[in-house]
Amino acid sequence: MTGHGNLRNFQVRADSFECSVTTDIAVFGYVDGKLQILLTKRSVGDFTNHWMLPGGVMEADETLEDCAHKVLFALTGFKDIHFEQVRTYAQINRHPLKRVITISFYALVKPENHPLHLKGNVEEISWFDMDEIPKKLGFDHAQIIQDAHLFLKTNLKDRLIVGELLPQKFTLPELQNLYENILGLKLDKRNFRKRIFQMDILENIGEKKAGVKGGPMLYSYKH
Amino acid sequence: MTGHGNLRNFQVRADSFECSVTTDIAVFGYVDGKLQILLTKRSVGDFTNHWMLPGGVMEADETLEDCAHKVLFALTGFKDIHFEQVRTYAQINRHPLKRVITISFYALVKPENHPLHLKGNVEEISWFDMDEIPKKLGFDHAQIIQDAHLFLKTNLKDRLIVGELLPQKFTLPELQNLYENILGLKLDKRNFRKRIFQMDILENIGEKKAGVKGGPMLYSYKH
DNA sequence: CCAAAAGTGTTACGATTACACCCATGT
DNA sequence: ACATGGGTGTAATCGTAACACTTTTGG
Repeated sequence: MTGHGNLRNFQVRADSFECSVTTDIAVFGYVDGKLQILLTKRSVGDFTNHWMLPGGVMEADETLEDCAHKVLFALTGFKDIHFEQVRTYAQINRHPLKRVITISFYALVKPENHPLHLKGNVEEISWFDMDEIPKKLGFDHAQIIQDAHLFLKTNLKDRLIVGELLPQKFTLPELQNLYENILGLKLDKRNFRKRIFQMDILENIGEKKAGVKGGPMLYSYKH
Repeated sequence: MTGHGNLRNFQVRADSFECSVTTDIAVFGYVDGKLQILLTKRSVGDFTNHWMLPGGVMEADETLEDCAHKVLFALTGFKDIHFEQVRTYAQINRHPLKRVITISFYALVKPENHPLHLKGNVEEISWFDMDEIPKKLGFDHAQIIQDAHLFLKTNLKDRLIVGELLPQKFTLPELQNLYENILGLKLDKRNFRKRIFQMDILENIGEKKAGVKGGPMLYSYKH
């Protein structure tokens, strides 16, 4: 039991099997009262005719989070985005070129903070309403999006992770509409406000938003 | 923007960086009314003087789940265990030999179904009470255990994922004790029974367990 | 027969839901 | 002025938590 002859012992060795690692990022946005997801088409590589999530390979000196930041910046110019790890995908033939495992992340951004322009090998980039996602995506990205959206909905129940989806000053109807979009259902106005106020995370700015009937109050996050 | 000169485009290429992938499995057991975790010491490799989770490298033709099954069987003899993916760890220097990323899983087993014997390069193997885990574990396994335990507790709230931690026929006090151990708190007897009966997953065997005061009824899972 | 554990219902409380009217603003 | 959307409170319901005594069995 000790030593040689025992080549297959599952320990990591210098010559252990290796494969490439990528991160894919499901960036959710919120525009015109609709939850959206950011997709790209690439000019090179696999699935060139398919919309897909931004993603790319991890290098030797990067953590997964580093990689996600790097990739997202390179493909979209987005910076300083908060990510959360969702799940790891490792089906054997999920990538046509070679064995690749992918760790998915999700992020929430406000699209108007991040104008889209073509960078790197991105040929097209666009926001898609969640109910208008193209049928055929590259790789297993349809699955990854579905998992990330479920993760997002689950997390929204107790925490408030609205990232930067709203302007610094926003109204309660705007916030409620965002919740309704992420969760995919209608909420009662009064009950929603009760829940939010209980959390004690909003600050009443003391101003009213102009240009909107009813004169809604503006709020911001505390501190 | 098209073509060469653009070597760093984050697409997967034949020569993309690669690293080894391992799975680590947090196997929880339940014995003598205590929640436990299975740890091993290895005779070869890194951290040979440290207790650690069973784990090992993924090969080219294996999914993560395949790998977890293979590794657990090789190191412990456990077969046909149900796993759930928990999280992926990819800190750069988490493995002393080389860059390794690890996907963790958890499983629940009944230790008496799985007698421990030394297999593979396992030098020692033992169950540890959750509050008696050695301080210094190999790699980042303390973190992995903590995350897996939290995951387990969270999942227990709505679902019933007791795996095979109890005998086929068990009493409600036994089930309650298991819950209390996983969650780390005391539960009210009557409220617990209400919740369990509402789930409608237990079948009253119609026998009483002998050798126990009070003559508790035996139950099994439906179908 | 005594000690120890099993079994069993009801009440109180808090959280969630349902629901309707008046007020402020833009046009 | 009027149409549109914003703002507000209360009652009913449901789920959860608190609680004590009787029954069964082993020793």
